[in-house]
Amino acid sequence: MPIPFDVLAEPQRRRILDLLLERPRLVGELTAELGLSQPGTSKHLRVLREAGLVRVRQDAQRRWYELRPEPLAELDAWLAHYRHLWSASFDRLERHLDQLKDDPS
Amino acid sequence: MPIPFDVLAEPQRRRILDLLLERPRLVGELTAELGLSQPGTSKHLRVLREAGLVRVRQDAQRRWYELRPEPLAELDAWLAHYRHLWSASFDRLERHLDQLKDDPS
DNA sequence: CAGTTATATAACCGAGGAGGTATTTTCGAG
DNA sequence: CTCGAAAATACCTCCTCGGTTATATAACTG
Repeated sequence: MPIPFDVLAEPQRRRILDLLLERPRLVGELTAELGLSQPGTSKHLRVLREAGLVRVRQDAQRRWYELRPEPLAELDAWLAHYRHLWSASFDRLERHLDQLKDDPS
Repeated sequence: MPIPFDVLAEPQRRRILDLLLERPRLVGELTAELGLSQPGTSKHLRVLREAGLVRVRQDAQRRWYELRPEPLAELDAWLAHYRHLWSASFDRLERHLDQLKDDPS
């Protein structure tokens, strides 16, 4: 699954992710918070779903949307190539990470 | 300066960043590598420049473009809100970071 | 100064995407 | 089995944006 840069480029979709970071929500709740039409919200949710950024749990007519962070983890991995440019302690940090992996005490 | 999600959403612009990660380049070099027209490349470079992702150093008629990682650092900070969702050792890692900041031995 | 190289800007075109309204589907309640 | 609630889909419009070609600007070269 490619990193969904284009999906994240849309401000309303990022607002949805922020809201879902707190807790799962129904389409109706998101619609109210975003100030969009219900179909507009559903369309964004479909895009997010197809990008793997959210998943749905059905409950009668209601759909609970919740976060799926995997694609964001991939974005994080992409950023890693650039991280040494601003993180002074990056190399030292990496060594610590490896250490933790070998000895997760 | 807001995080330039929309600027990063464009694949050719990400390729430019990847190329500039290796070393600064001239517009002509980038044009050749991307397989775009020269004006097309210049247009992407303008967008990257206005987003603060690259800066130019003039040298006679030539312009050397180089990376400016600050906006990517801001993206990294945004991602941090979500990082605990996939990084199991995230909290432990954070403690290590703080430790390093206090005692950069 | 004339010519050439390197890059930027202008003007245009076509595709895609975000938004809306109208409609359909799904499911529970009575 | 009808009604109402919740969400999805269809369809349309408008605007943005990436790409192109043509042209302008700037600076070195002889």
